[in-house]
Amino acid sequence: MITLKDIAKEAGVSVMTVSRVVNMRYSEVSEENIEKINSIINRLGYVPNSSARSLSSKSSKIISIIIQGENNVLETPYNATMLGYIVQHVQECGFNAMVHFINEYSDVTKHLQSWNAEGAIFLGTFDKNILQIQENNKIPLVFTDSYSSVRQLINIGIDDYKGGVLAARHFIENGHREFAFVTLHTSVSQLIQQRLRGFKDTIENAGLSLSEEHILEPFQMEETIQRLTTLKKPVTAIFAAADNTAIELMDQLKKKGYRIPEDFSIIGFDNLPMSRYVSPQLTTISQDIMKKAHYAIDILFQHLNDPALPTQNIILDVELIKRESVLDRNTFAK
Amino acid sequence: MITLKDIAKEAGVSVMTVSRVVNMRYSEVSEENIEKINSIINRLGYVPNSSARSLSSKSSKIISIIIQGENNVLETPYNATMLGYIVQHVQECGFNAMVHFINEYSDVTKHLQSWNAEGAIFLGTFDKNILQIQENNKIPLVFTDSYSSVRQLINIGIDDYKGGVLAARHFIENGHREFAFVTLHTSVSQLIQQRLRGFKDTIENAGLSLSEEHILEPFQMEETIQRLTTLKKPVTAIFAAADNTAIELMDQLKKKGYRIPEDFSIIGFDNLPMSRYVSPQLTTISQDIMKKAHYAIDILFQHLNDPALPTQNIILDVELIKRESVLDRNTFAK
DNA sequence: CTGAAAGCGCTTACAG
DNA sequence: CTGAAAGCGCTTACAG
Repeated sequence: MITLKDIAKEAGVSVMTVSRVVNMRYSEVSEENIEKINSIINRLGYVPNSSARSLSSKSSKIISIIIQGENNVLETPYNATMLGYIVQHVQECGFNAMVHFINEYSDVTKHLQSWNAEGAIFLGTFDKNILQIQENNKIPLVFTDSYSSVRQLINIGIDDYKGGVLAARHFIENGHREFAFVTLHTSVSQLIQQRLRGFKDTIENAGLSLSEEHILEPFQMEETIQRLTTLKKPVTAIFAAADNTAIELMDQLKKKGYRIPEDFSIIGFDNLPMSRYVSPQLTTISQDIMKKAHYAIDILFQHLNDPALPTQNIILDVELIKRESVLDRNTFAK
Repeated sequence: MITLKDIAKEAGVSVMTVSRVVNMRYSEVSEENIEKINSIINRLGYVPNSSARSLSSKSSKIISIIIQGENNVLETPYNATMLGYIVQHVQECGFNAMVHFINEYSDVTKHLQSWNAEGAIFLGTFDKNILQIQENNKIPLVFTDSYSSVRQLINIGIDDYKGGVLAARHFIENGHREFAFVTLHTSVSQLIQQRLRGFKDTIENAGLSLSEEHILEPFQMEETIQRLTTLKKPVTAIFAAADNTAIELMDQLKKKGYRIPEDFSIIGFDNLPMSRYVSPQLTTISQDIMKKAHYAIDILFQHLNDPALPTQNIILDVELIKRESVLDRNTFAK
């Protein structure tokens, strides 16, 4: 391993002069030395030791990306896409991305402090522990999709409630009167609750109803199907809390011989690329994942540069993408 | 920040004794001190500083995961899934995962050396630079899907050639006689070439042929469609080098009014979860991504524990998954 | 079983 | 413009 000392000896100067050149503090070094030292650095392939730098300067250049969950969290396309944009952007800013999949709150602080991360971005639900995490880690912490009531909170979210509203409205406009809401058991978070609330409120404001037994969050998709197809009041319109769920639901309903959208109309959430390729193409609520990722990083760096900046909770808009999975019952034979 | 020194002072011992406890070298410390020190560590929430540890012990506990590409590399489900399994497994082994998206060879060494990574796993094509990378980084380096001729190489690959063979054989058995091969322009790698070769060889061994103009790797999917539908000898069987490509191809063909599999039969590669949900369900060549990821990590740690271990090139099997996107022309009206 | 000393590779803060 | 000294938080290697 080549060190500052090696370069210094070769150049006949002190390590400080080399350090200045490495850190491009050119105004503090003679042109002659800058040139000489840079050429030696290139010839020897010197790479600064980040650990040493981090230890002495208290600046690690590490951004931690903390994702809730442990198993296959990147099989969820939403997480994979977010992570992809974030890592890319972090690199472009000259920082390093360290990725942690985490279930237990205490691990968060451990990882952050262990590497002296300068900031962190959270994907998933950490609401219950946000205060403690903030308490223990005095660095910029950017949460996503949080519904925590903590006042001082940097968060990038989307208008989940409006997503539910848009879905309900679209169903109602198309003549649907009996609704269901489907989510995975594992994803019972505020985020999902908001989508449900927007959906339910809109239905009720229209003088219709979404009863408890039409809200399905069982362990197995099979159980969902079973219940969905045997409800006392048959349902025609299903709002799934995520495209993933919608697509699997659609697949299994089709396998049982049901037609989409004739027997069941479905709306998803996320507008994943995949939703365009299934058949029928999935009508869904879209969120701009790239924008969300970029905002997250940009705000993180703003706070890195100015710790006095007030926190901000940014809510991005959502949009209904009409495709083929919702039947218009107004024109359809009654 | 709490340091060893703080704990030592509180316990009335030297930092060495605390260090021994932190590193669980319990046989070297009195039971009384172990207990006292551990309770102080818990009370104060001490977290060891990994940079300091890395600097003094030359052991960083960092595994770098290097993914070729810069833009949206995790939008490719294969990459996302591999990365997910790898990060999870790395964590379970008590190491930290640092993720780098990289285009230029020189960045590899820079990142590896900068953080003193103890090992690295590569996703994507680095064949041209493997020798240089190995030369500059004397740590265990695990490549995936490499076709490099470097003899000393740790690699986990799959039998791409066989994948091509299986696809061709399936088409031929189902009465197809005119074939095409489709890949994205960006993915012209040995990996893809092997899939093509297996496909082409099998076709030719059956006394049929795959001419140059039936091998399509244009920039835009639209151009592919255009050429595919205007070939002098009309094609009925298309082998796409990846499920991604197959699914997009299928989508666009359907939009133009072609029927799958009646007008065009299609086979993909990877067996992504998505391939089950499209309509018709995609017949594809499957590879076991989880197994691949686990092998990669396991071999990495074996070499970490015993640097003298010989390198190994592990090739996993592939399998044809028959679904609905291939028409049996033997029974179909001729 | 315990600890004092030296050092990992760098930067900060200061003196000149 | 340059450099000697001290220190970041830990571990290694040694002495007792």
